[in-house]
Amino acid sequence: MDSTRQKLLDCAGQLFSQKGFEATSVREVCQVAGVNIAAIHYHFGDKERLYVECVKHAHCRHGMTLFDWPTETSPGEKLSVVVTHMLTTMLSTDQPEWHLELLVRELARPTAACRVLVEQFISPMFAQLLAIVGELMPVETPLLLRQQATFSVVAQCLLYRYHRPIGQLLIGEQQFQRLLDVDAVSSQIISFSLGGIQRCGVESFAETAAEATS
Amino acid sequence: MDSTRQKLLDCAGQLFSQKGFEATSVREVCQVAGVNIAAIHYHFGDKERLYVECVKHAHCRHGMTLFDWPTETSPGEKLSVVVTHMLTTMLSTDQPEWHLELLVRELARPTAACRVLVEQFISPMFAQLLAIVGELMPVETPLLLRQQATFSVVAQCLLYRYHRPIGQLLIGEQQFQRLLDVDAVSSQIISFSLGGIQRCGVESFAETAAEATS
DNA sequence: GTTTGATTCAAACAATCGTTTGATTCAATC
DNA sequence: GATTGAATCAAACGATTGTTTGAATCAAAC
Repeated sequence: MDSTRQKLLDCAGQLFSQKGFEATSVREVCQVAGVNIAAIHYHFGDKERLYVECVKHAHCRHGMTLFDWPTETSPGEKLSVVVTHMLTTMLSTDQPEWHLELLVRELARPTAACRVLVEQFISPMFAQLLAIVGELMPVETPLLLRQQATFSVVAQCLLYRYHRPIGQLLIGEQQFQRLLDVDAVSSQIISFSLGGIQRCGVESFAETAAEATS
Repeated sequence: MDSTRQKLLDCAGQLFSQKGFEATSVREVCQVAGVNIAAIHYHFGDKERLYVECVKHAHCRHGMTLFDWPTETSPGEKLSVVVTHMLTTMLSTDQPEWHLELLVRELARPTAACRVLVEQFISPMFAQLLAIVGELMPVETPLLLRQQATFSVVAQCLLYRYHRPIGQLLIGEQQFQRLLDVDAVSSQIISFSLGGIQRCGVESFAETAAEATS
């Protein structure tokens, strides 16, 4: 039974997500986990490799869902489902919350664990969303514009996870609490994104048309 | 001449912005600044108060511009100017870059210095943008919807500062480099935002109209 | 029962951390 | 020139850091 290793991953992940890598001491981790200090060296080698394993362990639980759409699903519906799903994840207060919190921390200040995280966690989600956004724009829209529009959609979802404390200070705790309702905020983001994507697509089309006739 | 204090603020701010509070040692700060270790205790008391002073010192240089619009300036023009100004700040690679980087770090993981930072740095900018967004929506649009739309605009600007390394890994360094052009990315964000704001306003209007007639 | 290899343990490792001390330097004031 | 107080200095403070050691413990295989 490898319960020592598991206990270390759980406790270390939680502490890393709360205090960050530097501010977390291996002694505290082992004390909370109820294991000997040397267990980290034995099971993981050193503190940094323990951290990387925590990130991997956390991202496994939060693998982005890749949807399998029924035929005839409109791009608008797809966007709606994906955005709602992202926001549900972002605003989730379920336990254990530290999984996502650790990923967010890692993505904000990337360390060695970032590359594998992007490849396995972010990239599939981005590709899925890029395809949907592409369906909502004219077919000849340049790749760069589709990527930009996709970033604009993702950015809105990330804001409520990254800048929660700022938002509270900005518009008041009571008002901000109303923004943490998934349905309300997702419907707003979907409307905003649909309008934005459409506008960008139209202007892109106008530009290419103007270039063609000039 | 209080140059020791100034050298400490500059060097400490730069190191704090690069490595964070925990990972920066006072010995390294003093070595880079070329001053004695005890100077920190003498001039600031301890490491934490040095950090807070660095944040204050950084935010003074980056006070958000509050524009004084000529009469007859259209809301669209205002939005365009403000977004471009925000992106110019966010994407700036000028020296000393550490001022903004330190603020960004503080806003991502708020410490004691956060509250004053929001009040003096973020709040005026948000209020300015909220007013402009309000002009672009029907007058009876609820405050919450206007705040949400404002968040959506800000979110797009913040993405390119916060998630630069992620973006590079996502779409490739070469492609991402094209996204760091202020003109290109700001025109896209402006289009996206105008489309999004309009759509949100229309739907809000439709809802209130439906409620009124039901 | 002995052996083997994996695991856990208390203890100490050397290094670095933030902080403090007390003497020293220096320019300004009387 | 003596005095004063601010500023700087080398040196050491105690505490904590991540890491390592070598013996002790344990269950399974022979």
